[in-house]
This record gives sequence, C-alpha cells and structure tokens, in this order.
Amino acid sequence: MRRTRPPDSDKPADKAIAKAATRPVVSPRVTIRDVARAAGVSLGTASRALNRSGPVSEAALQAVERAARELAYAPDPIAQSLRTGTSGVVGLLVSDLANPLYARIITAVEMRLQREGYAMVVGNTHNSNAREDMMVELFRRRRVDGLILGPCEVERPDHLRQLARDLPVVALDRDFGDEGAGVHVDHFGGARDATQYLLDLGHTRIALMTSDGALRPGRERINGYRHALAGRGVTVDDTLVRSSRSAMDFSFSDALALLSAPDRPTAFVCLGTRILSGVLQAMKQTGLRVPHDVSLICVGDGDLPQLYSPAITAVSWDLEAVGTAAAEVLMGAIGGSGTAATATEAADTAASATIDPRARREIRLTTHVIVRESCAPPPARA
Amino acid sequence: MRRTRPPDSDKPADKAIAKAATRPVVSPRVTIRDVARAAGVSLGTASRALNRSGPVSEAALQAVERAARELAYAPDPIAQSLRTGTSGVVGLLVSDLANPLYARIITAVEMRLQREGYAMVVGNTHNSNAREDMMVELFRRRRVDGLILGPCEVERPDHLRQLARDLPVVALDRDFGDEGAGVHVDHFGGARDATQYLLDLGHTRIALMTSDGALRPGRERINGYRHALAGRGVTVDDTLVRSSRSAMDFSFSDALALLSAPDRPTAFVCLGTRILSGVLQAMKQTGLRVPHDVSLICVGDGDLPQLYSPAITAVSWDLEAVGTAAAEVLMGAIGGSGTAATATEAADTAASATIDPRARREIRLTTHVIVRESCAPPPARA
DNA sequence: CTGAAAGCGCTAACAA
DNA sequence: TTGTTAGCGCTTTCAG
Repeated sequence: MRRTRPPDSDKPADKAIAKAATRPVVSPRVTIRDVARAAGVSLGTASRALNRSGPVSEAALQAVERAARELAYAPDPIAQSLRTGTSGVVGLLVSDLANPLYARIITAVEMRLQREGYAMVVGNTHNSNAREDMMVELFRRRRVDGLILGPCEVERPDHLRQLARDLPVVALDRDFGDEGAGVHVDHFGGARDATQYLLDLGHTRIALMTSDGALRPGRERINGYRHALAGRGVTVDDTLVRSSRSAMDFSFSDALALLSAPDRPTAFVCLGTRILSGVLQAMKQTGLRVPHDVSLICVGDGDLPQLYSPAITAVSWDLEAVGTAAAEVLMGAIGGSGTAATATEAADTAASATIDPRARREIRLTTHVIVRESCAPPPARA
Repeated sequence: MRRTRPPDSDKPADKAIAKAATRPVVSPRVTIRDVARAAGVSLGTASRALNRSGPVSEAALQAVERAARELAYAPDPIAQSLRTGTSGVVGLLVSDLANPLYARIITAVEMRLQREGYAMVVGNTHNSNAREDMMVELFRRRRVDGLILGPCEVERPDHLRQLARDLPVVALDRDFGDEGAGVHVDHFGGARDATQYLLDLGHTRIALMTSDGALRPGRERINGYRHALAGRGVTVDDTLVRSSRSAMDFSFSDALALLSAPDRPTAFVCLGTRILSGVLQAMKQTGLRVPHDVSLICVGDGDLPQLYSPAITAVSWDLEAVGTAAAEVLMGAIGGSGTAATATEAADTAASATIDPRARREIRLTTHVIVRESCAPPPARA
C-alpha cells in the first residue's frame, strides 16, 4: 500500500469524515419516496405537501400526511442541506467554553435554539484570532446558517463586517461594523456605577483591575471608571489602573504590589471573578480585611462573590438574557429573507442599499450593582 | 394562502431548515468536478486521488493535488455525509452545560475532537430522560458519528445498551451494559477517602449531603461513605445522610436543620460545590465556624472551595482527563471498523459474538483529596 | 394541481 | 490504472 503523505486533504476535517466512513450505514431509512408511494402520489407532490411549498389538493395532502405519520417518516437533514444549502445548525465560538460566564450564555442560546429546531455546534477559540478564523471556516464549510461570536484576542470590526456580509453573524460584546448584529452589555455603565458607589462611600483611591483592555468589555469598563472619576473631579492615578492579558496570576501579584505600596488604594474594582480571586488572595496574604481595610467590588457576578464571606458587592447582568437575545437576533437575521448573501463578485464593493432592517440589530443590556457586604467607607487616613 | 396547520412536519427540526431555506446559497463553490477538470482527469480519479481510496498513477495524483491546491478546493462535508452516511460530527449531551464541571469536560472533549477534525454539537437534557431521548433522536437524524452522554435523571443501562448497539456511545459516569463504552470517575474511592480523612481526625458524626442518589455518582459516593464508616466500626446514622434531587435550595435547609439539632454533626461531606454553597450559607446563618465548630469537605473541586476563606478541603479529579478520555474512547469506537452497526432486524436478538474489543472499553479515573483549611478535629464534646 | 426530471457534491461500483 | 455511471434523499423547476 503506497502511502505518500496526503498533501492537502490531510486537513483534520477530512480525516474525520474519511475515518468515520468505514462504518456502515445504520438501518434503511424511510424516505420521502416511500411516503409518496404509500400515499399514491408522486415524489414531488409528497415534498410539496410535507413542506407546504406548493399547491396540493386537500386529498393529496391528507394522504401524504397519513402516510408520513404511519411510516414515521422524518426528513433527512443532510439531504435537505445538500439541496438547499442550509443546515439548521448554528455555530457558536467563544474564547473559553469553561468560563462560567460563557457557559451560562451558551446554555441560554442552546435552549432558545433548540426550541426553534436548530442544532448548535460549539468551538473554543482559546482567544486566538487564528483559531477563530479556522473554526469559522470549518463551520462555514459545514454550512452553518449563522454564527454567534464571543470576544476574541483583539477587535477586528472590519473583519467581522466582512464576514457578516455573507453569513448572519451575531457578535457578543464585540464591536462590529455597519452590517451584522450583536448584543452588548453596558459595561461602561456597570463600571461607572460601581466606581460611583465607591466614590459615594468616600473612596478616592480606587484601583481598577482588568484583564483585557484590548477587547470591548475591558475598554468600556475602563472608560466607565474614568468617567465616574472625572465626574467627581477626581484625577485618575494611572498606576491604579492595571490591565493585562492573563487573569488570575497577574491580578494576585499586581494587587499585592498595590496593597504593599505606601499610598495604597482603599478600594478595588475587580473585573471578573478570576481577578477577584487574585485580589482576595493578595488580601489574605497581606492580612488586610474586607471591608474594614479595603473595599471590594466585583464586575461580573458568580458563585464566589455571592458566597464569599463577607459577600462581595458585584455588578451583575443577565447572562441568560445575553444568550437568549443572541439567539433571537440571529434567528431574525436568518429568517429575514437573507439579503446578506447575494454573492456579489467584488466583495469590496460598497454595501448595497437594500439592507434588511432586521439584519442590522443591536441589543443592549443593562447592568446593576448588587450591594452586599464588601464595601465600607475608607479607613481614616493615617 | 390556505394554511391548514402543519400536522407532522411542524417538528422543530423541520421548522429550522424550512425557515433557513429562504436564504440563497453563498458563492459558487469549487467542486471536485472543477478540480478534476483542471487536473485533466475524470471525476472518479480526482476523488480517488484526494482520498487515497483507490489506484491512482503518480502523475494523476500530482496533477489532482496541484489543482486542488490552486483552486483551494475543500470537499463539501454535507455531500460527503449524504453519500457516506457519516458526518464528522459527534454529539454531546449533558444535564446542564452551565455546570462548571461539565463545562470543563466539554472543553476538553472539544479540544480533542477538534484535533481530529470532528465538530461537536452539544445539547442540554435538563436532567430529563424525555429530553435526552429527543435530543438523541435529533442528533441521529443529523447522522452524528457518535455520542457522549452525561448522567441524566435515572440510570437506564438497558436503554443505553440498546442505543450503543447501532451508534458508538460513550457514557460519562453512567452505568452501561455489555456493549458501549464509558469513562468512570472513582467516586466510591473519593467519598471513602474523604470520610476516612474525617474519621482519622476524630469525627464520628459525619453528615453526607448529596443531590442525586439515583445516579451513579451519587450512589457510588454514598457507598464509599458507608464503606469507610463500616471499616471503622462506626454505625451509619441514616439521618445524617441527606439526598435529594434539587441541589442548593435543599442543602441549605437540610444543613440548617442538621446544625440546629441537639446532636449535630461535627463534619460535613458535601457532594458538589452547589451543595457546599448551601451548607456554607447555613453555617453563616447559625454562626458556626469552619473548621473550629464543624469541618467541611467538598467532593468536586472548583473556584469556590479553592478560594473560600478558609479554603475548603476537596476531593478532586481530573476533569480534563475525563473529557479527553471520552473523546478518545469514542474515536476508537468510531474508527474501529464499526461492528456496532450491522442492522440486524430483530434488535432484541442476543449480541453477536464478534464485538470489537475496542468497542467495549471503560476508562476509570481516580480521585484524590486536596487538604486545605476546612478540617480540624471535632470540638470537645459538651 | 400534479408528475417527471434535473440536479446539490460526492463516493463507489463497474467497465474499459 | 482510468473514465463512466449510478445514486445518497431531497427540493424545485418545468411541462402537462
């Protein structure tokens, strides 16, 4: 058996199918042909009856339906896909499926999609644009009817716009261009409110710890923080704004440094529970106490802030709503008579004027702060 | 437009595809036909060359590969599926995608699957057998090449065995019959070790809080607990073993009751972080302290036990390994020249003797306890 | 209103 | 070794 290394078709996608192909098919399916025969009509009529896609006499309709029922006929999605170019599948890509935030969003998306009969394929980008592009390509090959994309590595609004041009795309907390749709959480407002709450308590040295200043959520939050400070005439001390790419590890050491400094902050705004973890550990290590010595507020709620002792005040938003909204916007875009996909040759041409209003939809969700036990007025100055 | 209500084809699956079908197809794909033409060979030869599925002359091979490369040809998975009856997709069903445990397992599965070129469709059973059956049916229609199934509602080993008969199935922490495969975590050992650790510390009144006695994990854990107690000659006080279906809500009130009783337990084994939450809240409410007044140990590690203060001792196992193992076992079963699927008419007939050894594989993973700060000797008796 | 027929893109017989 | 052909199951013209 000659076995020169497969050169091109060795891409994983092909491997999978080739490998699986060795398994024989299961049981002889009931096809639409069987239904047609049983109903005594032609194949075309059966199809039209089943799909209500053309004129069918009442008699034929009844017969076909009865036959379908009796034979327990179920259409073959694969065959339908081949013919129609659509799949009844939507793809969802996030940086980390295991992130509880995404996990909850995904659950909501799945639930909504399931109700509508769509299946959901998921993928992990590991926060890499390259991986994202690869997965998107794979999904497109599989003819997904739409895509939901979470934040990834850096913003690429034009890239996203380009993609949205021939496939319904819903962005989660991502900037996108004129085309496409997305659901945005008001991180700006969340960070602003959190900071304001702290200011009201009398804090002025408020540290902000964020992980990803490059992405929309991080950016918006930093802006909200600055906005609140500016609103009270407090000048921003940039040494108090720490942002990095990796979460927990950095937040611990950064918080430690901050807390050990002579003029240490009296409050922390932590953007995410992983960062909260790091700060909490730093607190533990330095022997400082919450909220007596320093106040803490966490942007993004979860088990940890809720159950920690003292319970941590948090900025919260409805994750299920994010997922549901994403699913709904996407289905709107798919259902909407797909202006999105008329294969114009010159892809760089300016967008046509006939954009379906539904294809350009943004949903904005608000945040609110849940006051718990982790914030108090700052300790009297030494 | 006459519009008698769709009677049978109104099942969600059909709805999705029908709806999506209104969108036009994207761009004219490069087909294998184009490749063949460009390479100056016939369609069949191109196919054989691309798949190494038959004799091809070196010259033809080169030409085809070059053509494929230049045209950036990518095979259409849908068409391949229709022809071969396989899809390069595997389905994964768990009771709750948002459960951090599953979320991490899923991530690992996805990573492994992705490497092999498989896509993953996921679904939520919400712990309902009916939903599980429905989703399985949906997935099968879509011709998934295999299934990974998490625990759900109640054990149905025969049902699972039946299913595994014509589709590769990997069970996660579920009992399964003679056919099929699965990965099992040693929950028995975990609970036993945890209990023993507590016994060693001097505890005898150890409460066990579990959520799902009906499923394998819960059952095994209860057994492990009993085993450890029996090994030390401690008689089991059944009032100390609390099990229920719903997690957090019940665990709070149950723990509260237990803690308020005159002869209260000096230690708790909490099966899962959600239950830990409830117990923690009950502790807070009663003013009891960890580990001074009562010791705590959590089966199943996570953010909460790790970061709580005091940090909670936990029984841990490698979730990534669970996922990876599941993916690998499944791929073994799929790749294995599929003895699983020879459509024998009488499905109830005894299994044939020709079961591929790979098709019957079980992977067993061990647990270990991570000692932290939540356990101490019991307080001196009043 | 209905039936016949043409494919969607691919693989797998079967002849040559 | 190769080219031709027959479908996989379905939707959708296009004539009747």
